[in-house]
Amino acid sequence: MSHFGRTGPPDITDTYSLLVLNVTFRTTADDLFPLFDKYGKVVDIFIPRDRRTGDSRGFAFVRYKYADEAQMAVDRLDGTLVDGREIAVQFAKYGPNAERIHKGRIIEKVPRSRGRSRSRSPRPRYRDDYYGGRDYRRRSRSRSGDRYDRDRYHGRERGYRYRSRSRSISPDYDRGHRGRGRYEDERQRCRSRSVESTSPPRRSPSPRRSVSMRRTPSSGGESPDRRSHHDRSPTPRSLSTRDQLVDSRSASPRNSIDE
DNA sequence: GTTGAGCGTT
Repeated sequence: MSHFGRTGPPDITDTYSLLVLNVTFRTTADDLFPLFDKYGKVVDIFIPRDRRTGDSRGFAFVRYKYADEAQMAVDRLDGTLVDGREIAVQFAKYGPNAERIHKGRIIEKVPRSRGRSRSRSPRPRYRDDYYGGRDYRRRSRSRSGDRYDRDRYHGRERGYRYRSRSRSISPDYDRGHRGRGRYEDERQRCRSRSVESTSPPRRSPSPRRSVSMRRTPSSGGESPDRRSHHDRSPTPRSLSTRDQLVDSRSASPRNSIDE
């Protein structure tokens, strides 16, 4: 029982999910299992990883069977140094699908509470003292997908430049206002997408783009010279495949001979 | 090879 998350979630009923943040990118479930298992019965450990690279995203989910154990692990492992990095252990708030989470407790759809007495009895909560006065950093509405954009668009440089306009600030200060640039960027992108959605049949006409298409006259020395030939057509989509194939065959021998 | 706020898979 070392490989978690290989066959998906085994059973997420009456389990307590713990979110482990700030873990190293190379930390695996096997590394966290012994740590968390020492404080209680760990049902499953899942570490979200990137679809492209497959690398860890920097956080993991640890499922406990009992709340007291989970709470204990949170209090004991939260802030501890793991693999040279301080990890933050806290109860998971957001569920993957239709899981109802209450204080990290995962309950299935509508328990049998309906059949029982409607009286709202104050169920025994777990020590709020632990996470009662502890106010974690406020997270933005956006939760996933920002990483991809940031890596792609290098929002970092953009942020620096933006701040430069105002005044020279220490790099540490940037940490606090880091989300602002990202939020604006995301919002704009969302709006842009919304516009496209508004006109499904209309394909964002960009005539200028076609003309702007790189003729690459100077790139005659490049190999994909024949491609530019058919590029001249405005809509060679359907014929593109066949045309290219035929052209390729035709050009293949010729190219060989040329060389 | 890098990064570092955040919330999850068959």
